[in-house]
Amino acid sequence: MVVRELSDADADRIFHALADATRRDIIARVAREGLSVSALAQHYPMSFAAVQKHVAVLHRAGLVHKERRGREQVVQARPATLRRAIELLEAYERIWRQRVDGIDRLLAEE
Amino acid sequence: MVVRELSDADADRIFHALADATRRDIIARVAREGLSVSALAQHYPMSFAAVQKHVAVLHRAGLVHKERRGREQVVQARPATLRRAIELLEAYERIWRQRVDGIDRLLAEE
DNA sequence: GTAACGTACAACCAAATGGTTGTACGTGAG
DNA sequence: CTCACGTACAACCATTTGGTTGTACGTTAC
Repeated sequence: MVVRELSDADADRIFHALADATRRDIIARVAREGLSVSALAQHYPMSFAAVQKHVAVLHRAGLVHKERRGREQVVQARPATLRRAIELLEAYERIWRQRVDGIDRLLAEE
Repeated sequence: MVVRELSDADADRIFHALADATRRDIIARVAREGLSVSALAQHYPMSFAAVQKHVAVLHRAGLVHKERRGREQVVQARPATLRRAIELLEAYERIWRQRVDGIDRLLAEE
């Protein structure tokens, strides 16, 4: 995923990727250090293929990056995408804050 | 949803709720001002029942709050929940930053 | 060279999702 | 009072999701 402006589809993919505890845990693990898919798989009570699918979801969302190293595929975090998601949520928060500020200003003017 | 500490299930619900463009748009609209479900429904190319379901998803996630007013049900934003989601993502970001800081410090010590 | 390892991917399945229509019910306007 | 409005919810359907197993293939260790 190219990370310029967040399209609706991009946001869909990012939030959907975050909406699963296993995937959030994968993000936390690879944020510390890059890990191979099989190394990741050892931590979860599911098949290798299932973990591989979770990584694929994170990859499609642009939250991780895969880099071949020998016969392993090292999964690494892409914090820039996470930042985009945070900024999007903060934009919604700002809309709400504007409204409250508007009310406050209105009250102050009385 | 009570907003103390965010359980995995809470985070699942919140991010799942955010993973849909219609629901994100509903959040933006009700952030400006409370709106009845039918008022919301007019803006989307789908049935009233479909919009009602989207609102229910947002409600279960704690992102909106419903308040009966006469025969209408006014949907309002609950920014505190949004804030929790942002903080959760920032926690992941911090983990990554720690690692980078660690590397920086290591390089600086050489 | 060969066997084991790490990965990729297809096929399959149950459950959840996102939409529909139809029915029922309380409330407020006229 | 009555009827239209706003809501709630069940039943249904197609698609997606999250898991499984099985097969195939490149790479590395020995």
